[in-house]
Amino acid sequence: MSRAPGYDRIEVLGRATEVFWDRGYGRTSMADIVAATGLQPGSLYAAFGSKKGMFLEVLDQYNDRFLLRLERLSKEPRPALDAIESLLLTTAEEALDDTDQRGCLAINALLEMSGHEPDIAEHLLSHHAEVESVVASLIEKAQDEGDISRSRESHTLSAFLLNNLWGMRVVCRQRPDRDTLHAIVNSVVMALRADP
Amino acid sequence: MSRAPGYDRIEVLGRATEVFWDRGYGRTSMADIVAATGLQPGSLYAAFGSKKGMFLEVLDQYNDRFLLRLERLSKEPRPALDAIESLLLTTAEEALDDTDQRGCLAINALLEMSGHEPDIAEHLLSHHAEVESVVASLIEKAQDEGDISRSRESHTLSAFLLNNLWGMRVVCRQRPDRDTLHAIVNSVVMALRADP
DNA sequence: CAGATACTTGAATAATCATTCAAGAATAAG
DNA sequence: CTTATTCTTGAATGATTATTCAAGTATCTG
Repeated sequence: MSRAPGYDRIEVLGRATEVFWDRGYGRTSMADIVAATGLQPGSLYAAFGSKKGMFLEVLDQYNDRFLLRLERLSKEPRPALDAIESLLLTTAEEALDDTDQRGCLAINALLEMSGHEPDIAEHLLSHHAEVESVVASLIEKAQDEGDISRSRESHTLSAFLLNNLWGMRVVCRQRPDRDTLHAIVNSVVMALRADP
Repeated sequence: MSRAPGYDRIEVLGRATEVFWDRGYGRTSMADIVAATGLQPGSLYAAFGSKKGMFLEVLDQYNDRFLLRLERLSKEPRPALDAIESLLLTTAEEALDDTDQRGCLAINALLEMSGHEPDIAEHLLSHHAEVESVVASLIEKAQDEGDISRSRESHTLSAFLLNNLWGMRVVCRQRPDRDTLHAIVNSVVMALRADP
């Protein structure tokens, strides 16, 4: 009774992600997206409604993937503090591999748009809350395992940990060297381990 | 032999700063700047060459002021670790006062533009190096005063401290509460003080 | 094959943008 | 006052933008 779309929605979003990530939301024109996805404006508007609607979906996909990574990490059998250190080290390595200086799509969007696009701000805020919650439970696990003191609340330490994660995703725009990033990771892990 | 400009350059830059800070570089139109400064396009172009030239000057003024604040802080007679804590607390308070969610002009510019505007990236990079150097010497002072252990290099700790400063300037876009921010400040100061 | 439905195309639209420039106005020097 | 110089004005320019839509095309059902 009808004709099926000739593209895969996930893949189209993936290609759009690359352009938005490279250029930011504002600098990305619909013509860029047409070029990157191979779809014409009409198809894009039929599928996503608007440029912002498309970006919102791109952002959600990006955030879901990060959250999934976090959840997998927290289910690994190894000590939770090791998982935390690995999360920080991976972030450091990503910063070093990021030769195009694209940073983090979500944080780029937060700074570029959240003050002017309430729905974007809302999506980012709720994503942040989910991330905070997973990290807090990871810290509680490390507390159970005796690697982190119980003298500080898990949400306190989670805020501190995430503050450093976001910090690294800013610093990565300045071409930091490996030693600097590892020194940061080291300081954070030591601070978590410290027992005052 | 000629006619003097009818405006004060510093004040014009100040008004332009507000618009760029509110709206970001990309969303700010020359019409916005005309409205904010009261100058016509011709005068603006005669004075600053281009929108980007104007922004570069705005950014330098903003960065110079932050650096000046840092230098004053490091010359105060009180213990250097107190000064560091006060820097962090002030940043936390600024984040709480930032009801318009404007964040930090320099970091906004870093994420919005540095990948696409080499001269902006250059200005930000050299500013960052200056800041890093002042903070490192502040940490050395605290080490001299016995408040921070010498077992870690001042540049290591400076990178860690600044990572948290930039982190707070990201987090402030998410309407954090006072407790969270103070918990972060606390963790950072404790981590600096810790003597492993 | 017929008909209905939905997808695809790409040129057209209307708005917005940074920048230019010619004409007019003010000021300093002589 | 005259003249040279610079500042100011604001409409015009040409480029770029997100979005629309009418026409054409493919696919599924029966």
